[in-house]
Amino acid sequence: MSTPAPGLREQRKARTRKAIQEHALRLFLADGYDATTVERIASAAGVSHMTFFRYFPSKEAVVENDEYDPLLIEFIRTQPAELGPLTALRNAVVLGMREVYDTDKDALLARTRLILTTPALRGRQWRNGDSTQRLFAEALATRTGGDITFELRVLAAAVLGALSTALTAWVEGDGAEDLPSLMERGFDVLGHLDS
Amino acid sequence: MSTPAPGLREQRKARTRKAIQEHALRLFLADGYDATTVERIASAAGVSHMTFFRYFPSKEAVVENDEYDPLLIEFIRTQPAELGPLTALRNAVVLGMREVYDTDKDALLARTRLILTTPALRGRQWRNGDSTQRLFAEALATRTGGDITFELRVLAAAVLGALSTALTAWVEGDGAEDLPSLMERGFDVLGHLDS
DNA sequence: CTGAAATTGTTATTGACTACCAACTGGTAT
DNA sequence: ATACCAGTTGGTAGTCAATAACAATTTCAG
Repeated sequence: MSTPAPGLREQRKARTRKAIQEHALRLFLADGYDATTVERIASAAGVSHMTFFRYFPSKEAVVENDEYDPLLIEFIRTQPAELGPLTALRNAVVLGMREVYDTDKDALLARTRLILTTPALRGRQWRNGDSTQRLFAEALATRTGGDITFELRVLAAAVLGALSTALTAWVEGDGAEDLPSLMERGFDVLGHLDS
Repeated sequence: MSTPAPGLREQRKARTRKAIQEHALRLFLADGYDATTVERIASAAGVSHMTFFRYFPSKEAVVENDEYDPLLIEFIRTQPAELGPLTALRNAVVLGMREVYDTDKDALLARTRLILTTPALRGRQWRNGDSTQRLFAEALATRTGGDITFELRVLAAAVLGALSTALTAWVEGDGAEDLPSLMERGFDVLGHLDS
């Protein structure tokens, strides 16, 4: 179902999609986000601007990466039920991030820097954070068979705040520090917010 | 300096600015954000669309409200130094919010609902949250004469997450619950994130 | 091989936003 | 009062993101 028979059609579509995304990233990093027009990206990828918008709903969307969320959700669900929600979330995040980080570090740094330094993309990212918060709260709730409570939503939002702070600090330090460690530090802070 | 001699010119400018903002809000609430063009707002306010952009950098910006931040910063700074940062922030936020809430509740609800239900505005709001986080961290740091640390930044981000969750829940309940109380509940959750 | 469906390109349109220039208005010096 | 100057405004034209309509092309199924 996730792979609906890889006919010639699907292969071409996948190739086109990847081409658009790669050329877009390359041009954004080279010339800047605002200075790169959709028309330019499309022609670099060998398609028309109409086709661009058939593959991505907006210019901003081409930078997004939805791969992480499903992986994280799975990690959250499989955490032992006796763990508290913060610990479960911490384990899942560190687990997932370590994997991405070790294989994709440079690309992740470039992409994150691009997002954080481009106002339009920063807004978009946070807008996604909103749905990520919902996903986190939901995963935490189903893990213990409970409902999504106000408390879980606040926890998910706080964790996202900590994670985005870690990402920001990581980029500010030009990727010199270990990102998963920064995130663990963020979780540590959340665990001692009693003063 | 904040009032550069109220000559006729300044008065006119202030009046024009307010007229644009009020007509914009009215039209947004009546017809929806996307269905309202800048041209329409401008003509309703009796100016050209060029003048609109001379007063506001974008269509989104006309919905913003920068009044709260300086007030909050002041409240944070004047909290007793012996309080922990979370408590200081809590007191300041509840103090400031109570004041706004008791005088502007209906307008606040309408405006917040508009922002939360309009994707473009939601993104914008979070983009501001980024600078608000910096302001919070800075205010907390100067309060005790210290530097802006990673810990303070995480704390500020977590608080903003809790506050936005409270706002969201408040709008979801159509303003039936007491917003400051919801925010206090959010702070309570943050104070017990040890599990 | 032929027809149905999906994919794409061309063209045109809307709307946010900017640049440029000409007209006007409030404040100021004479 | 007059004339001058700076700040404010509007009109026009332009760019760019995003959408719609239609025609041409290509893939797949029978």
